[in-house]
Amino acid sequence: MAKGITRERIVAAALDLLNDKGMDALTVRALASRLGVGAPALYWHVRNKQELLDEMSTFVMRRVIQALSEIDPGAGWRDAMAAYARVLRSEYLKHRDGARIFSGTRFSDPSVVTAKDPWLESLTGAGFALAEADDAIDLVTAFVVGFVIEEQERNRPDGEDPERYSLEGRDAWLGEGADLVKAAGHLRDDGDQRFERQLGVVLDGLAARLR
Amino acid sequence: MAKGITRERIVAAALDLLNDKGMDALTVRALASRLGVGAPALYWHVRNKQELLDEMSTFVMRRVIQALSEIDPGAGWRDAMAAYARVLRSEYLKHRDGARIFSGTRFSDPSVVTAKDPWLESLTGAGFALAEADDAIDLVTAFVVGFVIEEQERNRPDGEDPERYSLEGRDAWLGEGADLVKAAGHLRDDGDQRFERQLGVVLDGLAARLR
DNA sequence: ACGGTGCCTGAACTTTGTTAAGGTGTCAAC
DNA sequence: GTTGACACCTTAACAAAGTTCAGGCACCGT
Repeated sequence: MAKGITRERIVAAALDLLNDKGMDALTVRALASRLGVGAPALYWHVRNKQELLDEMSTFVMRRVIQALSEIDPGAGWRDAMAAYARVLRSEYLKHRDGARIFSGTRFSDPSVVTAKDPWLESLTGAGFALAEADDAIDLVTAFVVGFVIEEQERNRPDGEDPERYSLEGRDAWLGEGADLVKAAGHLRDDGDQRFERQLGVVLDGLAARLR
Repeated sequence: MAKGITRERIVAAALDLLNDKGMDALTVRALASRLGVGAPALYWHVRNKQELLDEMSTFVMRRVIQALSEIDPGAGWRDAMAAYARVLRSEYLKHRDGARIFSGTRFSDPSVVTAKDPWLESLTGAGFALAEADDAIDLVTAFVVGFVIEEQERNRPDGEDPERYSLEGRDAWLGEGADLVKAAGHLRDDGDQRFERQLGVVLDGLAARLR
């Protein structure tokens, strides 16, 4: 492992480690060893572990807003919001437990917040009041966060009861009754499709605010 | 502290401790001391800390479904879903970081899942297809989870930069430009009102699926 | 009186985040 | 060319966390 530790390399390695082994294995020692240094070496570049986690969050969010700035052009507000939702989901999905870990964290970088500005402009330009536009962004964000948290929880590799997530096993586990729950479980399709459908519902609700 | 530890008393004390001191202070030793016993005593009633956390989750979710069963009667689907959303949010809000901690967790109790059944029945009765009804419940759940995660994050008492959440401090922190972001920040009102408004948008989106 | 079982204590082990103190290199100044 | 000074890393160590192990006290039926 090439020496020469830097703040960015630490963050990148931390995200790698998170994906490989999960949140519990993201320990200071393991991270340092992956970088070829001793554990205390990290404390030269980072105040403490919390600051590391914050830095990881802002790194992920920076990638989100960069991906957004590449799509932004004044497409209709609906396409723009859909693109925002898809980007946010896909960035969360890139890291294990990404939504739970990276959502709702405090950012150390104001640019992550000011990036909302062009979106507010686009929405108000489309006819939304400023407060409505603010609500719209928050609502779509909340939906994505909640959706992906559920999604990533279901796909966790360590589950002790994998058969509870197979259809037959689940039906048995549920016991008697609850026929509609079971039937709905059998109808359940791909995560991408469910996301698109539910996103469509949200956007329809927003569209209803325009008249 | 009266002796006589039981699984339920442990869970209740753990939830109390979580509210008092936060997640980081929810340590096995502190919990045991609050119950008037030594730390290893807990391991007689609970396999490990993870099982404790799971038990806390199912306890909270059981309270949710009990609160729901008291409201359930066949009011219109829209009122029913709104009531569901409000109950879920209020139960999450009862515990510090409740949404992040208790959302998307695996349940050890099938009744938490089968409780969806009457809701699916109500929705399909109102004209939704079964898959749409399933989507509707998931969507509302995802929205509440995402909303409350943001809400509780903002209200955290330990923030190092409290001025960033006061209006003037925030404006300064944001720097130049981003006028719409700042203006929207000044318009921002009470959490309850924002919740009701955004919930209304979601329900409007669902209503659009009926025609 | 006596063994057994349920519930708890005391001491100890391991792993975690974190700090203290001290090395090694490089580079500028005298 | 020696001397600092600074940047960056090491080794040793500590405190607190989860967890385990062996034993002890009390009650219960025989």
